[in-house]
This record gives sequence, structure tokens and C-alpha cells, in this order.
Amino acid sequence: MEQAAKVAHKRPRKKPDPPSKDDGRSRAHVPGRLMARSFFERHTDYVAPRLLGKLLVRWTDDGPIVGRIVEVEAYLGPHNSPPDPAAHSHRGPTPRNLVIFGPAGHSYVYAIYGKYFCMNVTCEPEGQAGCILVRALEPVGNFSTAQMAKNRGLRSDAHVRQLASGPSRLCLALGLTRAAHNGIDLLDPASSLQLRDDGFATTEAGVTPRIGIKHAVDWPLRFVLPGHACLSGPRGLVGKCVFVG
DNA sequence: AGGCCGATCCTCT
DNA sequence: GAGGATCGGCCTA
Repeated sequence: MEQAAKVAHKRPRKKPDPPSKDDGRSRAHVPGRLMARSFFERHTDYVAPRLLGKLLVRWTDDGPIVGRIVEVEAYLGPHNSPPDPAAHSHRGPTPRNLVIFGPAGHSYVYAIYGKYFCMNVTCEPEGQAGCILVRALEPVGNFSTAQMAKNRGLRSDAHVRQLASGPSRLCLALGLTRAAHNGIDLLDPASSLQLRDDGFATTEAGVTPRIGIKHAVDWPLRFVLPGHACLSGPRGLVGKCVFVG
């Protein structure tokens, strides 16, 4: 059984390389710059729509698999009023959800339905809980597209929507598991999983209720790039749009 | 100690 | 649009 100590043990403890080594060229060619911790040390529902357009990068032996985030959901910590009854952190820390209560900018990966995983990004200042479920990616570049198709068991000419549109599909596409990727610092130059910013500018986000939950079903905490081809689920789920400043 | 169920995906009708 | 797969974690007794 995975206990809290084991989860905490997965936190990177080696000293990060100097920021100057991560200028987008020190490793194999990959777009953008590593994101800043301060971006995530804010209210989860503030960060969520602003995470749209950013890059999730999984480094493999063969090279980086890169996806642009096009759909997310915010899950709020128990310090909010009223508390978010759909969040895993709702009833306080447990061995499974401990990462959510840790520092911002880390990955929270959990198992669901016996065979799948979902990946979140932690937010809020240290000591407070909150995380963002990454629900869909657009593959960036031919290598990423090919690797995602391979990892998903699809033909190389599969439609782009088939690759990483859905929280567990994207974990399959990137090869993410709880055992290997829970509690990773996504903002560390040495990490195998990173969040990067290539300057993609988001001015608008579609807002809808969250998908697949039984509590707080009408809370408007799902955010999408309006009309994007890689959104998960059936069409027509894009609600009103809000300006993202 | 045991039962229940899920932030899903895929197949079939 | 509906239903089955499949199991770790959380709740109740």
C-alpha cells in the first residue's frame, strides 16, 4: 500500500540546475520556457483558465513529447467556502491526495476505474489545497503526434482528437502513471515532466460545469480554448466565454 | 473485514 | 445513448 511517506519520497530532492541552463536549448529542442512557481501560488480558479495554451512536456529517452493544454478543470481545496464537494481534497489529507496539500507546481496523478490515470497540477500557497485537472492536449509537432499515437495504440494517421482528448487518454498518450509521475516538480529543469510557456496568448476561455462528477455538478469550473478541435467529450459543451487577463 | 464506487474509455446498438 | 471493465482507496460496521 502506498503510504504518505512513499508519496513524499517521490518529491525531487536534488538541487535544481541553475535557471540559465534551462533556456529552451540546454536539452533537446523544445519550445518555450519553464514556468514560474509564483504563477501557481494563487487561487486555483484564477490559475485554471490561465493554464490554457501552456505546454505539458514529458521527457523520454527518445525525446520530448509535447502537448498544448486546451481543457482543464479546477478542484478547490477545503479552505474555500463553501468547500468543493467534488475535490479529492474535500475531506482533508489522505495518503492518496497528500500531494495536493504540498507546494504548488507539482503533479498529482491518481488511479481511476481500475485501469486509468488522471493528472493534475497543484496550486495555492503552501499549506492550502487546490489542483487543476488537465483534461485535453493538442499534440505539438510531428514527433509528439507520432509518439502519442503509438502510446495510445492508434494508427499514425489517427485524427488529432483521438490522441489526448480526455484526462486518461492524455495520461496514456504521455505514458504517465501514478507510480512514476505522482508528486513530480513540474517547474524543475531536471524533471521528466514539465510545464512550459511558449508565449501562446489566451484572451478568452470557455466556461462550463465539470464533467463526470456527482457533486457540485453546476459549478462553472471547466475551462476550454473555445472551439478547439481537441476538446474532450461531445460537442456543444462549450458554455459562455470569459476574458482572461 | 467487507462493500461500494469513481474527475473514464471503449464497444455495441 | 447505454453498459461493462476493473481495482485502489475510503467509509461503515
